[in-house]
Amino acid sequence: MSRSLSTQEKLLNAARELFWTRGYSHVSVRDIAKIAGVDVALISRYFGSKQGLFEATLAIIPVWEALESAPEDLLSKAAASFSRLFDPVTDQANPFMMLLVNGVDPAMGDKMKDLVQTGLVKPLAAKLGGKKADQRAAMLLAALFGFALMRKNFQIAALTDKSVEEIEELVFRLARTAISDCVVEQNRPRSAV
Amino acid sequence: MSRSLSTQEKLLNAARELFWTRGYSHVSVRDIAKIAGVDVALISRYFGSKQGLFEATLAIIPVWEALESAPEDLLSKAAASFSRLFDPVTDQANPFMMLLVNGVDPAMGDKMKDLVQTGLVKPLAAKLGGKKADQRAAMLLAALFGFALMRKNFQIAALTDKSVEEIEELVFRLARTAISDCVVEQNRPRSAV
DNA sequence: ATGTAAAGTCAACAACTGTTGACATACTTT
DNA sequence: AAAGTATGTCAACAGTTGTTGACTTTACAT
Repeated sequence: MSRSLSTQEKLLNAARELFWTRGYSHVSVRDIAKIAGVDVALISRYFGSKQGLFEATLAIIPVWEALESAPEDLLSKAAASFSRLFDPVTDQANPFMMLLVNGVDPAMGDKMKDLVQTGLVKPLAAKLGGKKADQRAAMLLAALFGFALMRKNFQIAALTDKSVEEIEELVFRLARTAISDCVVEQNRPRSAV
Repeated sequence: MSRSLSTQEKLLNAARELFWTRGYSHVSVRDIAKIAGVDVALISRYFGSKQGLFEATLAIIPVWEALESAPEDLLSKAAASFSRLFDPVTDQANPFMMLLVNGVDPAMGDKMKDLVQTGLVKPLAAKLGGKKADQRAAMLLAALFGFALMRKNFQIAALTDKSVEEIEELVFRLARTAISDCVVEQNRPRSAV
């Protein structure tokens, strides 16, 4: 048997669940306290402020497994995780969801930007290597985030009624283009389809 | 000389500017009234409620020019508009920005989903035609929105320090893949790069 | 000019926000 | 056992939110 959770742990769990799925501004400290089954005042006591509690949840962001895989498996892993993490109906608190729902919040200032830049773009670019690594990494993340937005948030039927395998394949293909086909030569003639 | 704007017009303009760039929940009725140079109470009088004012701004969404172009120009137009609409520093109130900043707001309910589905995915799929048109349209929009998110919101340097032409080309290539390379065949061997 | 309706002003409301301090309880250390 | 510290409880605070009603001012029709 594991010992019962401490108040700090209860608050951190509840905060992560709510902050990472609804977004910072759309969650009140009383919401968190209610979920945690704890008095509101204890948030200020243990974490200083609502902002402090939020930042405490950021301190325990797990590393993205795709970033630790071999370079040749990177795309597969990325596609796999995004197909599963952004289930259309389930509310899963994960780092990408957190970035998505807090990315537009003015209260976050540059926090989310920094997280994406130093936690995703930079290590991804390092893993990719080659020319314009930063740019290719950014485009890869754009593809992934865009997909997540359309599937999870806008719940577009064409993306929600597919099997996990199909979704995985779709994301994989888009992502592959994002990191390979992005070197720009000017004035190339274009074919639309 | 054009006559001075009516109070309703002032409110609508201010509301669109704020709602479409900051997001519904992050704008107060007093913010809007201040920008419009008008008393707060007039919002309730003329539009019923804050929600009513927001929905009034939605009633005047302009059609996306790319949707009215010839099918072979669709990608160019889409890439061009997204490269210019999502300037990293300028705050431009446009329908896509509106969808981006309000998409994660719980107060919006299914409103944004419906707008994306009926205003973008459906007409885009009709214009694209062919197999799995809905799915390809959705993936195209995913690519575009994802790019917008990375460039405008997260302000990733690799995407903000490029010229408009370069950005346009990047978006074009990603978008082209989204609508062409998305037909899934199972069990295809994968190469990462 | 007078009466009527529209337009605008102002103060207040109830609900909710994050935060604080006073108090009570429980646990640990001497 | 006593003292001290950590932990939890409760009520209240000041600020902001959307909204309302009473009031004054302006514009227009008769």
